[in-house]
Amino acid sequence: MDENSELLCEVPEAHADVVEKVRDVLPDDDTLYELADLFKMFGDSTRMKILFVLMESEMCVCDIAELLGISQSAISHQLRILKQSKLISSRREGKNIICFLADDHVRGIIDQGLSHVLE
Amino acid sequence: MDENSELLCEVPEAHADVVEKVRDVLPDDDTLYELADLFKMFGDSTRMKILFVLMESEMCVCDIAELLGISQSAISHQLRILKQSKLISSRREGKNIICFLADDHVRGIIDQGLSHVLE
DNA sequence: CTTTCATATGAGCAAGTGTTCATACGTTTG
DNA sequence: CAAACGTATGAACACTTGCTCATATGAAAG
Repeated sequence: MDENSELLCEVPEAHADVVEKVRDVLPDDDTLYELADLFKMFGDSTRMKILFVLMESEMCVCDIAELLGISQSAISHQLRILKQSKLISSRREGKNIICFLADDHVRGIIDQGLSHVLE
Repeated sequence: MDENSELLCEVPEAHADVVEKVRDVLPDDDTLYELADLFKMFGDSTRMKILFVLMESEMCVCDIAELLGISQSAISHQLRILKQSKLISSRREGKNIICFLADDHVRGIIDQGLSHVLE
């Protein structure tokens, strides 16, 4: 009868209503992908560490590497990804490249995550 | 001279001080990994969609699948992962398994992310 | 008990990810 | 200029991830 519920489980009326309402409220696909891509940045421990460091202080690339005990190359690769996501930015200062957070939401996002992890 | 800065870039005093201070403030490795693992859950568009749906209403598995246009199997696999992360929970109701958000932080985390994505 | 419906699960595969290694680039210093 | 330092980058590789397909499980209805 109701073509919309062709694929729904066989519970007759109630479910279809709710499904329709929720469908209307969902963000568009572009927004959802952007959002997932943003959270991907926080989903790797190396990037997470870098962000934590930069929450405390701006810092040059090799200091980040040394502080975290991760190779300069690995750090540099991750910094590039973080820059592409507009989460961090950098400036040159003599021979060094100084990196710093470029987005105020980083703290907010991490804080929300910490609330979960620390129960 | 200073053995700590053996691997640091050659800027003499200033950097080592900052590095030491930041090192003291960093969360321990366990916390960092947990945090990254948490954000991984939000880093896939399928899981993101599921979480958005459940933010609006609890819902049975096959309705989620139909609403999102994703196979039942794929949804089920992702639900399992989300349950392992304690982000969602479920109960049986007749033939259906009803899924619902198990953590209040989900909304907070997603909202923070949205603030970034929507400029 | 048998069938049916809703869900779960395992194997297999294609695509994505993060690291290392070697090397290139660009700035500064002598 | 050449050498040295800090950083970036590309290729290669191991590993992970998310999907599909087939099938199993388990509650409910006949």
